Amino acid sequence: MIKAVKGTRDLLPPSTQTWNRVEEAARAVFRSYHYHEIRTPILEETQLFARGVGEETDIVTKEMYTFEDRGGTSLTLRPENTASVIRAYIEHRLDQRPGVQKLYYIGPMFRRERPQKGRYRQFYQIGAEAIGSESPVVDAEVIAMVIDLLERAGLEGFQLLINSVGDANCRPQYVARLREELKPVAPSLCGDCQRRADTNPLRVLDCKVEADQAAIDRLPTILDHLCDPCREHFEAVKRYLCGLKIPFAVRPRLVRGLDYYMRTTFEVVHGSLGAQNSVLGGGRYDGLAESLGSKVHAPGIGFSIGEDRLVMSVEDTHKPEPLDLLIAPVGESALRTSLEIARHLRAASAASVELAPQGKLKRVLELADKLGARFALIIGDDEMANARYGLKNMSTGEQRELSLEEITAALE
RNA sequence: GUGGGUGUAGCUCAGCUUGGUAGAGCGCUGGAUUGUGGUUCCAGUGGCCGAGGGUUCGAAUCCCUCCACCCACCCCA
Repeated sequence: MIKAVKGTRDLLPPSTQTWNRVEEAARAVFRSYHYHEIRTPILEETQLFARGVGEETDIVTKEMYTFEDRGGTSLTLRPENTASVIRAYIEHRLDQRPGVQKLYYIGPMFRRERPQKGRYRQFYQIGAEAIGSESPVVDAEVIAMVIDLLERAGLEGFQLLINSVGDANCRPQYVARLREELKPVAPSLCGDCQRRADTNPLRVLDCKVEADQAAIDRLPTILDHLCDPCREHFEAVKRYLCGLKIPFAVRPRLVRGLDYYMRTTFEVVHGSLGAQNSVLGGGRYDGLAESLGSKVHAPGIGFSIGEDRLVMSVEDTHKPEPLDLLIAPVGESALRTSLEIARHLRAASAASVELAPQGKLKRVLELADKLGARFALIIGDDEMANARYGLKNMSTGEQRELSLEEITAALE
């Protein structure tokens, strides 16, 4: 038997209703902030991610679906969408358009990781980018938007974490300092941390091993080493968020796994998601365009929501979408009329109408019950002769002989 | 890439310790006489017991190997 490939899955009804509800909520919020949709290809040249996301990141070194095209170019299934959006921004000279470019996207991403709860090889992201401004006001507004989105989607009990990771000016100095401070304590830390202390000191801050926490708490934090412009930027973002009454927690140890982030970074976490408790991540990436070869400066900030995780945590008990009307033709001769009436009613009302193509009346009414239909419409020889059809209310059992006009009215 | 757990009917699972070639509930199909559902009753459908090998007269059950899925590490959304 052929099955869905590892880490991918079929989204079936009624769960797809939740997905659609979440996406509709997202589009409504994006619309209210005047963001517009962008759709970029799922396939890009490998170079785009290597340079955009970072040559040394885990995503690029071991998680990408990369293959050689028949023409010989190396292509990659997108592991994230920000690099593509910036590529499109540069390629189509969106910097020439008026104002800050506000773009959103919804779609699948691909990373070849070991699947687990809330983590899939094909997963969906809902994200947005505001490109063309360095102002901290934009940071605050992007964060406000994502909070509105989560609430509109029905998520409760989440927590917003923010931090600043500095810029090309102050971060390297901080990392050097961190490396120094780690040297004496590293041997007493866990195995992972000993390795990270050398390869990627920032990640030590992310360590969850209980025994290491005391030592890690004594390490210098990035926030104490921000350069003046970065510190002012961060202070402004926090001020704006307070003004908006958006609760947040500063997490000086919050570091992101993609190289392009600078200054503001943020994350939203939610319990009951298992180990993958991060619903969304985002941040500012003022140097990304240049590292992709752009001559124009294109500072920006964005986020991406893990849609699979969001859906998982707002998913209520799936009830199938109820059916408004099931038509039950009695006898062969009623089939044609039923087909015509079904189409007429769909056009004349907003109701969902289904036609039972076969079965005894008893079975069809049983089906109506199982489908949760509000009404059943019985069409047989007598009904056709009188042009009045039996509309049965499935919850009360009451049945009346009505004309098509009366039926249409009853369905509203 | 590393660890742990689980694989028996469409779904949720029992049976495995103490080997005797398969069970429940739900679902699905049909019946309780003609064109009227929900409840009830009856019947039916349905499984190469994840795959392969070994031990044995005999394996879902014991042993070995492999595979798949889930969870966790790592990393991230």
